[in-house]
Amino acid sequence: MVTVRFIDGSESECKAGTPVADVLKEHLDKKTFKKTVAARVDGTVVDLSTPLKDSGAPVEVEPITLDSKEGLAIYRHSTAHVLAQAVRSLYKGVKLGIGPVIEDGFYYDFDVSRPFTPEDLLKIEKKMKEIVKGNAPIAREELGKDEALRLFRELDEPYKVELIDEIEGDTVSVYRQADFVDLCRGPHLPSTGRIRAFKLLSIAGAYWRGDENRKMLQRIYGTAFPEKAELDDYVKRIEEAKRRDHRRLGRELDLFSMNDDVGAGLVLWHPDGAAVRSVIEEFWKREHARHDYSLIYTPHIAKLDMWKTSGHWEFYRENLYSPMDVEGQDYIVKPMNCPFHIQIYKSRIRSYRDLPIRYAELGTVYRYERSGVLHGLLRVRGFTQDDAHIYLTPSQLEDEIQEILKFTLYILRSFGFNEYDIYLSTRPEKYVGTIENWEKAEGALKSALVAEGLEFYIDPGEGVFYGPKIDIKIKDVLGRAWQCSTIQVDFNLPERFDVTYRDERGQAVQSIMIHRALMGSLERFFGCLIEHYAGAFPVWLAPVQAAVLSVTEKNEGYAASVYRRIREAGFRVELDTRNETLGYKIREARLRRIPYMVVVGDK
RNA sequence: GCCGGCGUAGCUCAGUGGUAGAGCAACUGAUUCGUAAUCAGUAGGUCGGGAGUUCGACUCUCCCCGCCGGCUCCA
Repeated sequence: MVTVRFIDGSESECKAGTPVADVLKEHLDKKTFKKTVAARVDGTVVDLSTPLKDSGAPVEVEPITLDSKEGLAIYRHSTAHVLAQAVRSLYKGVKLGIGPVIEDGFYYDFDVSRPFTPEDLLKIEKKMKEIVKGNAPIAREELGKDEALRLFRELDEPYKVELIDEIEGDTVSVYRQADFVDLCRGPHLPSTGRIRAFKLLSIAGAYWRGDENRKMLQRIYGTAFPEKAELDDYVKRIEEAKRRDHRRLGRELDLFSMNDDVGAGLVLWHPDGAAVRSVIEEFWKREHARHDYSLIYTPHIAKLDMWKTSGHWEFYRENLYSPMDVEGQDYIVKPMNCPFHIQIYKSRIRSYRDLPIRYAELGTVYRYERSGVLHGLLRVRGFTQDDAHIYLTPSQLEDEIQEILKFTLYILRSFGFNEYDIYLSTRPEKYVGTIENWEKAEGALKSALVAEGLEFYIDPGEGVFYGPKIDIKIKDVLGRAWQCSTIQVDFNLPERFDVTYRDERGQAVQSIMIHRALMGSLERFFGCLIEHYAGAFPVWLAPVQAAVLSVTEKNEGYAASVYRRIREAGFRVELDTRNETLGYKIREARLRRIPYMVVVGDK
């Protein structure tokens, strides 16, 4: 007999070899058991069919239900298997890649002779429904690696064979449902019939194992929910998100555009978009002055030699535009502002008494991005960074980083962004500078985050070669995260450009430099703002803050005087005396998301 | 860059080898009106660009540009 202990502390007994499902069925109420998709037995997540073993000690059993993230993931993973089964039965010679669960759904990669079409998706969905209806049990099997290799070689599944080869240990697990078998760690639903609501969403190419040198497979994205209503909600949410898309709102609200004749990834700021930008810039400048930054301006092009000194030509070439010839000298358009700021710093000898020196610039830079990655305002080829470089002594590092972080959060919160993902990236394998400096800088970044009470993820080894960094990402309407703020310590450029200060003894000492951008780029930040507010900017940012609407022609004169008074008071206001009905003017002002309407009429 | 989809009026979209369409927007006129679309009329297109097939191409083929969804990339 096995003693089973449940999470509520109660215990029961069963025969050794009893499936965990039977034990849970007895213990749980009907509703909960119906939602149970797997179990945690002594801390390990297992299938419901797993027999309980007698180990002498009580066995801890906990149900995993669809209400948990884990349970939903299992549910979706099984749906991915059904997808693979359907594809394999419909298309001859298809080879399976991988089919993991992702946020909001799952995907499965296939190697097929012909790419899938939207019609294929319908066909596959239909087949999946049949499979679900067939309600085949999903059974786990443990195989020796040799046996598994033989099985998948026989099935002509080279990708699976490759995966098995890389799995450590002597055995692997496979899951069977009807005539379909897949390599999988599991766990899975007890049977395909448990799947209720699912939908295939899109098709995309994806490199095998994410390596662009390897074969491109066809990926099918889908999602699944325990109830049809939840799936419908999800689809509705996606539709709603599309309505908030900054690209759509940018056109509808006449904020910005891109143009074939100008070129991809280059932004034209229309008057209303430019008005918002101008408010942002004024706010930014005022706040930087208040935080002891000096504002500077630098050129858009510079000699190629300078970019060789900085290392950009060597390490960042694929993002640089080709050199242009200026009287026999090569120049390039700038991808960054840092070298210019360094030149200003170096224009005279600096004393430790001068530090920290903080230079800030709204600097427009140009970077070559591969055409496929361009995305509205969020990924462009020309953009303006709210850049700053701070030069300081090692002893000033910690305080300064804390100040920067405070400043960053203050700015983000001013614009209404209160939720973000924060990443701390630490020393990569290839790095410059000393280990002591790295550790010091990483420690300073970390303690600043802790001091601000912020949650953050550590990206070990993901720092740039020149120094550790903090990145703050804001999510767009479709849940895609976009990096805006970044705070980076740099041990490299001060070395390359010999950036120094004189210490107390008059000795030249290498300065530490910090790069930081609070909004990242004005383009990206604006895109995030549009989506964040769905185009309805708060009054201080709104391109038009108020519209004065006249009811009839008779009121035109008075409406104009009201308009003038509001304008003189310093607001962005518009006068609408067109020959239209009041209802029409109101509708239009609403659609334009103008926060205030001033209706002027006889009453 | 790679895979797939797409590109018709300012916008949203019909149009499957035989003279290019609708709604909204624009313009003109009428209407002078109180909280989400007043009515009528007019104009607007090298059908993304180029080459080819064809008696004839928005429609078929190829190349290029751009957009969309992914992949890769983002020091």
